[in-house]
Amino acid sequence: MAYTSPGETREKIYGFVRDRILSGTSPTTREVQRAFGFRAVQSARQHLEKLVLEGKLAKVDGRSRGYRLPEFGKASPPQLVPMLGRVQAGELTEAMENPPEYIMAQTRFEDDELFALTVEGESMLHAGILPGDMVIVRRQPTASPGDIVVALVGEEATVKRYRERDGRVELHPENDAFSPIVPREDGAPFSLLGKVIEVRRSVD
Amino acid sequence: MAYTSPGETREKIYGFVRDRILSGTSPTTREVQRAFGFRAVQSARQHLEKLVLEGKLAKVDGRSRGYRLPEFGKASPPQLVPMLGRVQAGELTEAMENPPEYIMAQTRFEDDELFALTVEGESMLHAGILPGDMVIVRRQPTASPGDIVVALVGEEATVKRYRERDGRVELHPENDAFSPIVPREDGAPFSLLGKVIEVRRSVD
DNA sequence: TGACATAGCAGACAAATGTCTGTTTTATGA
DNA sequence: TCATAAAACAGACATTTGTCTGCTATGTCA
Repeated sequence: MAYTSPGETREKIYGFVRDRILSGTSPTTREVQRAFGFRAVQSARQHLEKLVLEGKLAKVDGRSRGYRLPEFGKASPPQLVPMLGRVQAGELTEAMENPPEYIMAQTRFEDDELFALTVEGESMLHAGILPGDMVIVRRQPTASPGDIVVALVGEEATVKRYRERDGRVELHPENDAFSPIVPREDGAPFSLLGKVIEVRRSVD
Repeated sequence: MAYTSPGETREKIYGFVRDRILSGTSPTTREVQRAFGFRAVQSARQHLEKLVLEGKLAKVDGRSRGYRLPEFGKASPPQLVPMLGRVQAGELTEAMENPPEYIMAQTRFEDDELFALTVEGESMLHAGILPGDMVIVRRQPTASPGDIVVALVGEEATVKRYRERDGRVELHPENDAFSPIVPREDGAPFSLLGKVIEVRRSVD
């Protein structure tokens, strides 16, 4: 390969490796060699190692395809969250076993604690949750006042804000056109499925 | 390793490989072997190859770490979107080159068309976009009426709904406490950065 | 021009990794 | 209980890949 001015080839190599990592597979030393037409492996390796020294790449020594993007050390790893269509009594666990689809998320919770579902109705409009929005939920049997939760009231899952009043649970909509639900009083079977930890909306 | 009923270990191996791929690196045959305590490489390899036959995994023959997730052929593959802090005039392209952080998304657009930023202010409250929300934006120089866009007005990036009136561009807030921006009239330098394609909110 | 740092080359070795053939053990169902 | 398929093991070989030592070529700058 022709000799280039200092740092020039290195920049290109960095771009190449970065793109390869982003598209799913870190390249091997020899893949870099071939991509740039080097006649010696060491030429590629030299650049790669210097990129590591510069902090622009990270590396797992000895392992194949060991070059990484250093930013990923800090960020939380991606998780697959099962997306459930409708949620009905008792179905939750089994529905999570064989979900039709997954979405990708990054949270600080365990994989198996999470599920996602689509919001129906406008009862949480003023909390910025619109019909069609997707909510990512962490399964938990209790909640703190102020949390937005998913609860099973009767046969249907519903998204509401969790409150307590005189020791009783209340599920508040955030839309004046709707009324709070007071489970015990209403006599409807009630169970808390979990707490909403993320809201997503596609607008394209 | 103890013998398990047919398909049982295979399921676990599938989960393991899937998680590894999603977190950035496809495992080697021997990494699977060690992870499951197999005393022979072939035990792991056997399962992996069958997963390929079943269509649950894809594979690049001969290459190291060659196992892939086939679903991503149909569904949109995960993308890394650079998250920009503040956006100012001219900085967009260079800011995308060296972003401090990435988030993962699945869209139908190209990687390099996308960026993400955090919303400040309450001007889009009634569109369900709250302060602190993250918006994923597709870079594009034009928009259609009704689109939610990110535009550079003066020195600051702002999220508004795009309208046209008498051939003039108008940027409408969705909050009665704010007034529309009419770029030409206001005399402020104006440029359209792109269109909001997704809104995300963390509430944990 | 000449010293120096960087770029690039040659060739090799060792470890990691993909792959293969054949055998043994266990679960499953007729 | 017996046949069959699946699971697991043993041991090996070939290729890929990471790594190393020593060398040559070129750009940069005083």
